[in-house]
Amino acid sequence: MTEKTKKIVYEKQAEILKALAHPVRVAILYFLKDGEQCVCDIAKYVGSERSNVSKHLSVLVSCGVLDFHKEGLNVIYRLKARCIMDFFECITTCLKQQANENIKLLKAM
Amino acid sequence: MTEKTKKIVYEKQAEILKALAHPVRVAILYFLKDGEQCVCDIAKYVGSERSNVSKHLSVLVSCGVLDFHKEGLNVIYRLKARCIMDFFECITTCLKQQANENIKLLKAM
DNA sequence: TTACTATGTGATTATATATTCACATAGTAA
DNA sequence: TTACTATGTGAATATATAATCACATAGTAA
Repeated sequence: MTEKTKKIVYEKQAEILKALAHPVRVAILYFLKDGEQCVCDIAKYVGSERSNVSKHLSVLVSCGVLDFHKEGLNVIYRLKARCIMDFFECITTCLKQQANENIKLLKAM
Repeated sequence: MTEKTKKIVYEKQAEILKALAHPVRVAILYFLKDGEQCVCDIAKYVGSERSNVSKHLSVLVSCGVLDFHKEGLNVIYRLKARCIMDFFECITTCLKQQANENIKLLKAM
């Protein structure tokens, strides 16, 4: 890979990460992991304003991790890139490791 | 998990994602994947100002994915949470899938 | 000591992101 | 048609993040 190609790859990856990097969007992904849902139920689940949730959803759609279809009045969103959920497991592992280190530190005090 | 706990977990996860979500920081992680490095070499690799790189490094340290030690004048940074690199593989998969879809679309036009 | 090097940091500015509200649209149902 | 519901969007604002520069610190070496 040339330097230029590498740079583009890093940018693309950062873009996807940025699209995931918001508590509301993380919540949306966890909610959709168990099946598709309409905006109104998503908004209830994440406990945020509906129009705000709409915007978060469009961020996730445009980075390609969600897609949607319409059913009457409702718009149904679905997790498209299921592999995304693998990284949440990975982050959870990291968080647990960090927590364990903190416990060790506390005990050593 | 209570609603409140869930909310905290989503926030923690978003925090780590946010810490990773910058092209310079992605580049740093890829560079450190093959071994620890001093700030000056990291700055050369990512092609960004040294003081700026310092700040990006501190973001990665405070979210727990890097650590560092001093050797004389140099400060050596090291990838601590190796599992982080797994998600880059995962994102790469997503990006490839997206690229393939685009190719299909183009062919179908 | 002085001069040099690698690094970190604070202040400023620039840029990007998130939130809210009011409104537009589009399907439904009477 | 009218009224209703679910959703998206633009403008305004608030907030967070990044980049740059000048300077501080701390180790090294003469």
